[in-house]
Amino acid sequence: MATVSIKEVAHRARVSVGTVSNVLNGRATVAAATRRRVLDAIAELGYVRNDSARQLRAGRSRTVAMVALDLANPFFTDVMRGAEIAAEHGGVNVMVFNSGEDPRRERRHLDLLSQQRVLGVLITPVDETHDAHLDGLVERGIPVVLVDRGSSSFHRCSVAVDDVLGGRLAGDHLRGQGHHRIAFAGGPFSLRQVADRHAGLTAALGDGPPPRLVTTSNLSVAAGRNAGREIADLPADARPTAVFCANDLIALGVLQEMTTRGVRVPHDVAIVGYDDIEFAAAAAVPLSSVRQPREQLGRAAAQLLLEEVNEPDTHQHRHVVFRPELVVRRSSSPSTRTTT
Amino acid sequence: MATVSIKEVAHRARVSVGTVSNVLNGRATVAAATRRRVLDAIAELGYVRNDSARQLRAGRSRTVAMVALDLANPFFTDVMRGAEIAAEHGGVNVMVFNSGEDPRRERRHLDLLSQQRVLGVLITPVDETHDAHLDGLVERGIPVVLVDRGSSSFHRCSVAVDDVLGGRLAGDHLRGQGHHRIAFAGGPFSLRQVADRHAGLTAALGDGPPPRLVTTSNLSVAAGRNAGREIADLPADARPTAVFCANDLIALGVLQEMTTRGVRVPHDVAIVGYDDIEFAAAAAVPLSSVRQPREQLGRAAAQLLLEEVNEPDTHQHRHVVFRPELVVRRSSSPSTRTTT
DNA sequence: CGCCCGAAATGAAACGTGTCAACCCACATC
DNA sequence: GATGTGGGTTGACACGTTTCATTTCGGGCG
Repeated sequence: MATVSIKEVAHRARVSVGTVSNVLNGRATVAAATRRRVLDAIAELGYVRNDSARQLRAGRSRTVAMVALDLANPFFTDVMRGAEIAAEHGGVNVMVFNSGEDPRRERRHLDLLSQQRVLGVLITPVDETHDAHLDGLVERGIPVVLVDRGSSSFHRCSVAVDDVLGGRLAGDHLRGQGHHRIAFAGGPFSLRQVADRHAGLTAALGDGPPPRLVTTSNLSVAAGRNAGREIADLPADARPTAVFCANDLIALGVLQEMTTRGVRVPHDVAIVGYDDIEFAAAAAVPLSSVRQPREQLGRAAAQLLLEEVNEPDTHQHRHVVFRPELVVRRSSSPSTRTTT
Repeated sequence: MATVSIKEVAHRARVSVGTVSNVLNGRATVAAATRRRVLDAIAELGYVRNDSARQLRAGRSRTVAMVALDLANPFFTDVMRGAEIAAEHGGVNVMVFNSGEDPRRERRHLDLLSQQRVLGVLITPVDETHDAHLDGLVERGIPVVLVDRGSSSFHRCSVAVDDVLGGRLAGDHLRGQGHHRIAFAGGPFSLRQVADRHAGLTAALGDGPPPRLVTTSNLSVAAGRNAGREIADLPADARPTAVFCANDLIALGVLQEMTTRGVRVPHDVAIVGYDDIEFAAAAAVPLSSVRQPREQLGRAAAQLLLEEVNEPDTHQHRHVVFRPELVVRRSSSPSTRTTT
């Protein structure tokens, strides 16, 4: 109840508040005996520093914030873990906020963060195009790093994965397995990720027939089931022999619907997903998937942010792009044994 | 760059700082014309309130923290969503921290939170028994609500689910399906959840043979695969005809291993999981599972916290226990069609 | 003995708010 | 004209730190 301040510590240790502060901040100018007295007093009183007062004085916090698009998607929790590791390494704390794809929630969080004068913000924004709020932060001296978004802006750093390449990897693989009728399942195409992955697939197919499009309204498992139903209902001779999904959640839905309807995977239809979340390898038919370096993504984002925080003057904004990697499992390769 | 304070706003609007503060806090005593001038000045200068100063003055933050055990587990993100909804409703912000089952990380987060004088803490602690740090928070006037932990302590509220009942539901169901040789897969038993679920199953089996134990070292998919291998390798006449898993992740691992080894689910072996995470319904053989009211859990926790925050004097600590519910899908019932 | 030096400790100022008693002033009342 | 009245506004203080110029003090040196 009784909140104890530095003043009471000073009184109990029979020193001035300045000295207590010096002890707390590890300055050299305090004698060993005095330091001892102060530390004892702190322990006896159960004193805890008041962060608000520190921040007020310092003008800035020691914490960065991460605003995630959807923490229910395992992809983002992995990115988060990477960011936490890097931030921890740099001696700053991370607090996480979840926008849940709701622009108003995102807006509320950002307002709070600028009031808190956080050190910086990692964000996967809900709406990629309309980011006036982010510019507002930057104007107030709060660096922003975009995560999993190619940045159109030069006001900030960004980290992303080359999704066109990812689509191409999937396409090359499926062609190499002898597939010609290939479908793409995913949506909406307003998401850059979806459009890029589709473009990569199309490019890989070259002068062959373009992929059949099975559009979904979002990237959930339920949407994948709908897509799977649509595909399974096609007459066998028109049905694609392979499906590349914009996302592992979609792929899981497609897979489930195939199994339910007696379409064998990979014998009748091969499936390749995207993200390589943990549940991809754990599916009843282990899922081939284009792996994104999720933790590395988060780590790189946090490092860019720290760099900008520590050297605001010399800092040059950068846009880091990672290369994805195809992981082949049984869903697209009959001969493959389970490998995890 | 130039951080603008309430003083400059006051100067520009030709009023005193007190008046600006009154406008900001919506007091009635300020004339319409004056309010207008102040608001204009705020807009022109791009003024943003300094939260540190407000907190310092108020002595307390307007934010609660949630410290999750493992955000990579979909269970916790669902709980989080529930808590966010309730907190939002009560007009407080939520920030999320992830301990990742690391006691040191948890400790660091809690230290930070007490320095920040947060309004309250929702936490699923790493170690249920050793919670001196939590008592420390409570002593400093920061209410703590335990999530998904039956509380042994009377110093705080808690919300949990009746896991013994959950185990019993699963056991009754499997017996009703005519199973007699039933196994329990999960561990470690030091987790109350695991022990309770096992106890419920055992109780449901009554005077029949007790469940065969397949112990795992943790609750991940990989651990489930090991358990599944162990079960599949048993001679068919000794093999259990049903497996109740401590967790959906375990269940997914068991399921995968069964399918790989040609053991048909549910024909040869029935499976029931626990939690009913989204991926349970999406498994290639949709998984029966004991559903916990995850969002409701989070909501209740946040409500208890708000109650304690708003009425510290009259507040009585409570321990809310929810009833789980069995969701039957194909993995334990051959006749069931997929229902989501 | 006087002087100076450096190490150690001090105390006041400042950070940006919210609060609240005091004040101002126009107007109504007697 | 003196006295209220009450809506609007003010200004000083307090919150808990950190910082830094200043003070104190013991002792070495000339």
